Amino acid sequence: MPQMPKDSQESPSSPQARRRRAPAMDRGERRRSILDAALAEFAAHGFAGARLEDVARRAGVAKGTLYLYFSDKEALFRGLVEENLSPVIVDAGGMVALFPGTTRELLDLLIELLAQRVLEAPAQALVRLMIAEGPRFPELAAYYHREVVVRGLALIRAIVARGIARGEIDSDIPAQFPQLVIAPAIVAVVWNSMFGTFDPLDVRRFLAAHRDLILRGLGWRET
Amino acid sequence: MPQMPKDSQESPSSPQARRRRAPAMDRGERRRSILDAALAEFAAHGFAGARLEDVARRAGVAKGTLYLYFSDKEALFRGLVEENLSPVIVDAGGMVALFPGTTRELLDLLIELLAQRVLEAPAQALVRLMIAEGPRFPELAAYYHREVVVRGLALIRAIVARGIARGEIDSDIPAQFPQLVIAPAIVAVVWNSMFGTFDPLDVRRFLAAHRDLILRGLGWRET
Amino acid sequence: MPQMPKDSQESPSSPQARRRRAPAMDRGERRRSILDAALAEFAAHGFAGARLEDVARRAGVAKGTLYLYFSDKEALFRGLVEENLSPVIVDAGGMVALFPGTTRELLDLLIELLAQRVLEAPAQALVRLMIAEGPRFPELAAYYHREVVVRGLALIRAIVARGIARGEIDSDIPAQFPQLVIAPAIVAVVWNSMFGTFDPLDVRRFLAAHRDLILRGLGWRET
Amino acid sequence: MPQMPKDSQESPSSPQARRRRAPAMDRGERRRSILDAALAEFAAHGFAGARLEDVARRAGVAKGTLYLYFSDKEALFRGLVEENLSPVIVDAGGMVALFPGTTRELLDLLIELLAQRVLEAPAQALVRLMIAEGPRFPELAAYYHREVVVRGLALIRAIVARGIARGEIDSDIPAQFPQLVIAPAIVAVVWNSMFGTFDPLDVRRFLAAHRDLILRGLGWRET
DNA sequence: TATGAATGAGCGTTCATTCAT
DNA sequence: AATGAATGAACGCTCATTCAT
Repeated sequence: MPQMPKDSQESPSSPQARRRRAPAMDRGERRRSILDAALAEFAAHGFAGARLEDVARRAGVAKGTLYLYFSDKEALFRGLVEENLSPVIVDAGGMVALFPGTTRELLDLLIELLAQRVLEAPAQALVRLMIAEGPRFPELAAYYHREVVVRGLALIRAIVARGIARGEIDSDIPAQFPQLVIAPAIVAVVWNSMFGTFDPLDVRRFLAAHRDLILRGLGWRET
Repeated sequence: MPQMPKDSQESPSSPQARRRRAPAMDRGERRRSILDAALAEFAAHGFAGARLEDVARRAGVAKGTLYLYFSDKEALFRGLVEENLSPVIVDAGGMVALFPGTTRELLDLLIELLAQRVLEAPAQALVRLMIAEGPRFPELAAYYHREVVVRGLALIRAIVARGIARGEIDSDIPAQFPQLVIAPAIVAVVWNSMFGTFDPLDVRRFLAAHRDLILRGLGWRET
Repeated sequence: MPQMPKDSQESPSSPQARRRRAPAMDRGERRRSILDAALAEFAAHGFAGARLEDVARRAGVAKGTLYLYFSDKEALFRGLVEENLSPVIVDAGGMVALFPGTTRELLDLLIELLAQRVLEAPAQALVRLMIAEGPRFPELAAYYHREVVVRGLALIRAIVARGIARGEIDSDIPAQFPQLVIAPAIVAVVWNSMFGTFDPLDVRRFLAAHRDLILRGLGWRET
Repeated sequence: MPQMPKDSQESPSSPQARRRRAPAMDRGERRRSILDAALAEFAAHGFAGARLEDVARRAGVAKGTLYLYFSDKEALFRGLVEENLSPVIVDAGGMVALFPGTTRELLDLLIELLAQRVLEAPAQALVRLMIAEGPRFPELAAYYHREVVVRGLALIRAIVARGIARGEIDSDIPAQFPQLVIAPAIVAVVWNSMFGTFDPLDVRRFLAAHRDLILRGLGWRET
């Protein structure tokens, strides 16, 4: 129906079959509520285990409506990743660029950002979902790598370079392997998703210990 | 086929495998070949996505045969973890107990063990599978926690205590959070399973860098 | 199909059923057609032997559609009993309550009801199915006992009491064992289901003979 | 291996694979134990629901051994019916031919025979099995009709004729429909198999009431 | 003769996707 | 645009039957 030029609001109260759902949301709002529902269901049951009927019910729409917003289950999963992970990196980038204090203080700030925005639900679930399902969605993994991982690692390199420039640290190991800096955060997500119920890991204390360990490992000295 | 005159034992080992029995493996061998096939299929498609028919075909047995060795799909998954991951921890424990050299040399040895037996072997896929599917198999996660994780962390604590006793290191951070020591290995598995095809991580160099970083962070000095 | 110019409602009932939806029955109609198909298949192959695919095909729906109406195979069987047997008892009850004539005439009426609604109808197969499968469906057997058998026997007791009150009969044996009155009807069902093809039993004559036999046994006299 | 003329008992203690099962039963004994096991399993789970593996285990033989005695599951069921039901009729026939007392006493005797040999397990189960599965085994039903039912009904006719000849009864209804005489026994089997657990029917009292009812219905008078 | 591991056709059930309304 | 009943391919699991030993 590529053309629909005229009079689109003609007689809105015509006596035709009148059981359309609440048009009380605009397209963007509804898309968001579907994505939120999908995140909850995918997080709870994995990609394969999540049922689109449950996503629809949770979003308050009919099953068929999902297909008006996403072409299939995979597209829904893609939409999820694309809309939830990028913003954190952007914010962190801004933070690093403007921060005036020591590297230690900067790390504390980022730990807090990470803890609040990623290591707690629902984003935590998304990270775990990417780990779990990534290998079966190579294009999505590439997207994630490009948009989130590479940028995040660049940010770590920037922090290290900044610290070296300020004379606070002296090692360039994390410049080669910035993953070493973020690894405990990843592990914390994995740990709590698997063992959180019976052996929870205190993420903030865990990351603080990591900060202390690597700062010393990086040759930290107060300037 | 009422007539069957002569030569009934002509070439009994002719290769005319005509939809007949698998060629008489002993029970252990067949169990292994099923587990190997299952690992490959689970790794490729995840637990839910793997089809038992494909596992059977890959193992060279009929579908029903799987059920002579494993009571259901979940038991097959469980068998995988039990037979592939637990032994590594046991071996590593023996290694630590007997090792005579420095902590740095011990870590190198364990990195090599990890690299060979887990990070480069099919077992890598298994670690990722545990991460991916663990939350939906709480009992299996508990088993893995008990048999692999707790023991692995105890081993790390033993290494740290040994290093402190030898006067080689002085920090007790990893005694509180031994996960910090193993975290990069976990991340290496995740990384390579997701991005390995287009941005592979050199596991040995990565873990060596980690070793250097944390040894310094732990106050390393040659004795 | 990007173009769809005009005449979109030309002959909407054309017979070009092209692997498409079943033609819009209302819910009750479709439920009935599924039940009818299920009765036929269960009767022909027993509960375990009947294939839901055949039920679906016979009902003219897809296999999955069955599950929109019945939660599983057992529920389908239950639906069959509930909708086919219970109503007969209710109707018979109404008949007895209002009937003005002699006991003999009343029995003739009930024989006719039984013959028409149970012994000659598809419901006959259902009675045999209940006998055949009852022991393996204890809850269904209990339901059948409660809703059909107990009520049916109460009805027999009522008829006997009525006959005694009218001075037509004098025995209270069927008040103790009302099953004796209905037994030949059960046997007729069993007989015809097993031997009907080569040695059919004339149900009406059989039940009439039974009526004569027990009326005399009960001390029948015209008043 | 159609030919194997000579020396079949050469070296019975040869060191060949020696794990044959106990030859402690002759062929007939083993056949019986398989039939007994089959009756128990078929009675408990029906024809379709019974598992040959369970039959074999209960009979104390291997699964494959069943096929040395019965060509398939159906043949096993046939064997069951053929070997268990006929003897009762034969015995009852002898009893009627020789009995010197009144018809009432004869009926009492047959009730007792029926109660002991048919209305109690395991033969009861077999009657119910025939009812349940008969329609799916037309040939078996025909066999049963010919060997058991026709003979049983002939016996009833003989009893009635004997009673009339003795001047004890005067009705020929059961000569036309001898099923009326046996119907309550059939119903008792059905009743107890379905409702026996929560509403058992006292078979002997039930059949005695039937005896009284029909004797009067047949015009009984002491001679 | 007896065994029991192996087979694979078969079935109940699920759920992503479609489409008439 | 929205609905949700209908679809049917797909899959885990069972079990009667076979056959190498």
